[in-house]
Amino acid sequence: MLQEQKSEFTKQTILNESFKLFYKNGFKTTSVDTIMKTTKLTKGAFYHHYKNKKELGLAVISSKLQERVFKGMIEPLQQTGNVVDILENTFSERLKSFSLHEKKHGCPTNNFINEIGDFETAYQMALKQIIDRWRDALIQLLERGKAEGSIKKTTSSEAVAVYLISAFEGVRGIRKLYDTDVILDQYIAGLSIYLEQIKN
Amino acid sequence: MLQEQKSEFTKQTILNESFKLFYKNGFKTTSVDTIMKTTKLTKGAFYHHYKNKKELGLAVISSKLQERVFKGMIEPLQQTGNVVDILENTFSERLKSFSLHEKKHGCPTNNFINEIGDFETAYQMALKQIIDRWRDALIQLLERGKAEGSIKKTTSSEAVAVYLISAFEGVRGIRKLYDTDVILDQYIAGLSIYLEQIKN
DNA sequence: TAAAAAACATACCTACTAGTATTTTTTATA
DNA sequence: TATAAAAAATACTAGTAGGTATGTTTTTTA
Repeated sequence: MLQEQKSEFTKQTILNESFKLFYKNGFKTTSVDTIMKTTKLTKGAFYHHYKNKKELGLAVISSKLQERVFKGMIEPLQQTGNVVDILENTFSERLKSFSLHEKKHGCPTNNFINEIGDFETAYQMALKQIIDRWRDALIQLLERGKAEGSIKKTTSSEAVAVYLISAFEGVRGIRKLYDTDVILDQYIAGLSIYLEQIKN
Repeated sequence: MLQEQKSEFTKQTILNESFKLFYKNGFKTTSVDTIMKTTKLTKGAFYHHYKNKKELGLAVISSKLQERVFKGMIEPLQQTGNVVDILENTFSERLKSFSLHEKKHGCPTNNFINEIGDFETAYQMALKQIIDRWRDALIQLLERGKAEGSIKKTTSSEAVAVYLISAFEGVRGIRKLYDTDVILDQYIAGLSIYLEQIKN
């Protein structure tokens, strides 16, 4: 294989395995040794491609997490159609689509936020960018709804966006404590009540 | 000092210092050594009073965290008065009352949930109890509101309770990423919109 | 095809981890 | 006040952490 391709492949392998392990066991509590054991490479390879564990953490946030939130929660907002339907579908369908693994371990982005969002500025900023983009996409959609007349003009798009994101991330944490989906169903019912209020 | 009092005092000291350190730096990443350094006692004292770190973790959850949620979020629900006002006050006043430290580090219970809620059954059950009690208290209040006519009889109390808790815990995590309270203000505005919908 | 450079492997270092074994000190009781 | 028991201190273990120094292999390029 070409050197450049090989190098890129290794870097991506480390990134992908890191993401999985961080998701399953936490960032701080996953060691570089553990990561490299799963990639079947050695520490030498790791420190050749990444300066240190912090750099890897930032890479996971700004590529893997960013992409996950974008594909799962932002892109679906950009469809055409009734704004309230899009909101209801995006939030509830996403929840329903999760695997057992994803239900058990919560939202990887939210896990990072809660684990290291108060730890170092670099992590904080990288994570903030994800939430800001998500919030902005929601605001944009809500504004479209207002313009089209499907959303009450008096509602604050910022407030609704923040409340929607908060509740979604919150329930993904709380679901960790339960073995059933009852809590998710109640969340979805609670979401409907909310959307009813902003509907025109 | 009496032996019994002294023993109890030491045990409580370890518990209190642990709570503070777990809150600030996380459970898994706070070592027994670090805890005992702040108490100015030694490892011998720790392992005399606690079987292991897991037992300490469970003690922190079922006493310190339980108590915190009870005093801050459950007790205020049990006042007399208009149900919607009580809900709005409890959630928004609590947020406004937080110190900078509490804003920076989020909700200690939610931090535990996200860090070890998917880790071991023992932790899971202890944390679940806190959330269940909180949810039950909210449901009870909402049912009172229905009986009194201040809350729409058609709304699902379970759904509203879960959504309110989720959003509150969610925003406490997200606030970690910001240096200002804007996100909290938007949450409060978002909460108002929600309560408007369940009002009769 | 030889030398340079990139990719990766091996061995190691220091600091820290939960937990244990043993000893000393303090308090209670007969 | 001697003895037992509880509380706490000291010293240690085996394992893990992030990171480095250096060696070997593979690929590129002149």
